[in-house]
Amino acid sequence: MEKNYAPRAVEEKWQQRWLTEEFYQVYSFKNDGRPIFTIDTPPPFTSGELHMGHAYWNSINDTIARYKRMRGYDVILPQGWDCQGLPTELKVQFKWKVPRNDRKVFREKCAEWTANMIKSMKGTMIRLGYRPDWERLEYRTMDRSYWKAVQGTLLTMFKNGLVYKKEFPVQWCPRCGTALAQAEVGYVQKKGKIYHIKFAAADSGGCVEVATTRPELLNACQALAVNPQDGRYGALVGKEVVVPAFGNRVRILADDAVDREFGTGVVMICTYGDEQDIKWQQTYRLPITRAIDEYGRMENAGKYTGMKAATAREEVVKDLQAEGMVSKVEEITHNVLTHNERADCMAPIEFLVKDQWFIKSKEFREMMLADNAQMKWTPKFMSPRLDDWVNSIEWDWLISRQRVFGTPIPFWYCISCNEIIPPREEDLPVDTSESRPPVDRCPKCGGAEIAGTTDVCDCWVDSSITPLIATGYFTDRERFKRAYPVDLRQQGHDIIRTWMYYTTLRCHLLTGQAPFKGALINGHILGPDGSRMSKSKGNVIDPEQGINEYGADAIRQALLSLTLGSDFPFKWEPVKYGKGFLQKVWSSARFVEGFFGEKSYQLNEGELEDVDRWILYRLDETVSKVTEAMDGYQFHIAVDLLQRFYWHDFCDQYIEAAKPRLYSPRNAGSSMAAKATLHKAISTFIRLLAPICPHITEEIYQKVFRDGEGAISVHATSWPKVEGREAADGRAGELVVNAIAALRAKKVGMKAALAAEVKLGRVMGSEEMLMACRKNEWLIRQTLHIADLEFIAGEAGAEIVR
RNA sequence: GGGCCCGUAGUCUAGUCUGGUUAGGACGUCGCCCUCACACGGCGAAGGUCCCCGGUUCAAGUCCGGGCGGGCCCA
Repeated sequence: MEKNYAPRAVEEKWQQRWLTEEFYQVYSFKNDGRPIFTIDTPPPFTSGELHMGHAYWNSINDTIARYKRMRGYDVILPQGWDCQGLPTELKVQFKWKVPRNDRKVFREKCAEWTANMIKSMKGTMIRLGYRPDWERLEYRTMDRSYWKAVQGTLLTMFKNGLVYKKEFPVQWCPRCGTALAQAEVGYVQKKGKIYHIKFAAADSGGCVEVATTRPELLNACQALAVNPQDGRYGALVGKEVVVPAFGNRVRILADDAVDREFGTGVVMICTYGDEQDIKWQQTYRLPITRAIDEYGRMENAGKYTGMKAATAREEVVKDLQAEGMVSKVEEITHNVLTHNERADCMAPIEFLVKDQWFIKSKEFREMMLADNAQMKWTPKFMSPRLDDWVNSIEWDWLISRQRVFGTPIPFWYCISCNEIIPPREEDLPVDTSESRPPVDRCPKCGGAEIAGTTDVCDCWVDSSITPLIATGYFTDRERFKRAYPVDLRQQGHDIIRTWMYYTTLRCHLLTGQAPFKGALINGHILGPDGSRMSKSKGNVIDPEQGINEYGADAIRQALLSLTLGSDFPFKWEPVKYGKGFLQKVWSSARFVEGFFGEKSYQLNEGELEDVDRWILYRLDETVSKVTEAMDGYQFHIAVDLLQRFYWHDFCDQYIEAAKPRLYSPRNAGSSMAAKATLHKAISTFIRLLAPICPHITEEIYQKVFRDGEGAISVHATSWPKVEGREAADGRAGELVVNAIAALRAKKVGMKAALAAEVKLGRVMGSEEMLMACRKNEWLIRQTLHIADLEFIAGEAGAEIVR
């Protein structure tokens, strides 16, 4: 063994060997009848870069998988890729200059782009030591087989009345040119202006002032509203006013939802200015005027038609000011609904009426709450986030996207009667934008004009079936029966409202049963400055950089020492410490290995000395506590326990105290007992550390233990069992070790080299302690190179006399 | 504005559910030591109003109430 541990060479060696056929048996899902443990994670979007956040959750689920394998489970650890997204289309369109109009070519180019991105991300995953069952359980949402699965489930859901097409006001991103789901939009604080605009009363000389941030929507103004409790406006309810600039007359309504404190207390109700407008339109059956088109330009707006909304706003205000209809303009900070999930777009969204596809979701509120109640969350406090989201759902799930690179929505429809025409099961996958429908005429009205949907599915339609993919729902129903629901869903807290929600909904509707037994929720790794990592801020930490410098095991150790669920600014210090620990493990194994003459050692309880019984008790205690921590996914506790045990008890105390028995043994039995104890401790310890630091433990296993133990890999060995050693067994050894530590501190304090001979040592302590020390006097003297020892009853302490 | 969660030394964290000796550990910092596995090491030291204020109790980091600060989600 080399003096210095070289993580890079060792890690790369094992990463490559783990990918060979010989080692595949360790990582394959065998379906051999043992209990199955399934881990499902949201497939990462194929951006091409594996960031520290990915590295974090890869470390978590790889560690769980390795642990569960050692516990005897037949582990299903798939790795998927969420291929289809707007960012890819934009890259191919603008970086590769491929036009979208030839859908076939455009798709091929997107697929090519995506394959490159996957290659890069997969490379980093492998360099982290991440080892899912690539061979059989890797999936890509852009593959035809995946399309078939997605479309098959949509067909089933359609037959069950859960999929429908409808004209509906949808949240539309004018910049990206597509509809968005509720989960893809959010409120962002922006600075803007609020305009106080006068509406003249229709039949008297008075006027009413309305405060609005969107005067360009005046053409779609269908009514004004005041709060019925608002004394200022009671007399106006039911009266008509004239819409400035456009001249049409609208009524004044009274509605509780009007905020009396906002603006003037009078609001204008436009066709789909915001979510409240949609509710009011439906409640009061107001007329609909399309005000904005797909590109964010004005429609039905007289001379403003064709202008961008922002331009129209300025023009309208200018014209109104000329007429003296604007009484006040104020700067305000308000919340604007923007496209902010999975995209850096951040454009304000508009509500447009479009033909769109939906999956029924809001009626399953009770089902979702019940499913959540059964799920075991780690940490527990994350659970209410799903409830909160379920309780706030107001629209059904909008699944259609007006894009090209995605799973086609597999339905045709009749142009004359709008009847939906599904594909035949055996024809899947289908691309409805180019292939023929299964019928020539509409089965309902006999119409001959049948159109295929050109929309594709949103990304969650693809990725909300991953528990079904993992458990073999589409390919192996026997496996599915045993593996579903999956044991663990591991994901970040930011996507509870999206992935967790959609996946639970979809899988339950398809299988009749919630998909997850447990959920493990991790926080975010932030930039060192405490804010979200982003290229524009320049605070991105590249996992490859850390792997090169400190090794994957060091990074894994550092990431796993964080508490689950909280966000953390990334710091290098714990990674450096992790590397230091690996060196410690390495040096100690190297040192001890030099004394091993046998392939294996049998512990002979009768020959054990006090210090042996102490370290074996501590080892057993560590096994017990680490097992408990791993079972509860408390990795930070496990890491802490392992580091403390190994570094401070095993290396600092036990190995030091074992040296005399190795260098200058009094008898063969004592030496043998020490070697057997060292052998057992290291062998057990590297197995405990193996799930967290898979590379160094493998290297040590192969070099020191494989010949004696026989398993192909440390990752193929079984998890250490608790032996039930009693604290009392280790008591005497602990007292001896404490005495040695106290004497050593004194010696170091005198600036004496540890190997320097000193005349006299004094140990003060309880009768129990002195008894233990007298019994182990030889060991204490030899360890510290002390000629004589005195034992004095009294308060614990130590002295050295040169 | 509403809901949920978090708040222990510069940093990470144990302990909080099941109240009880001077709040445990680690990183980092500082000092001493190149001691025969390891200077990616050893020994030692400093560093805490357990966010604040009340209450319950013989006793509160731990339970209760109110506040403050931060995060996430929703409006």
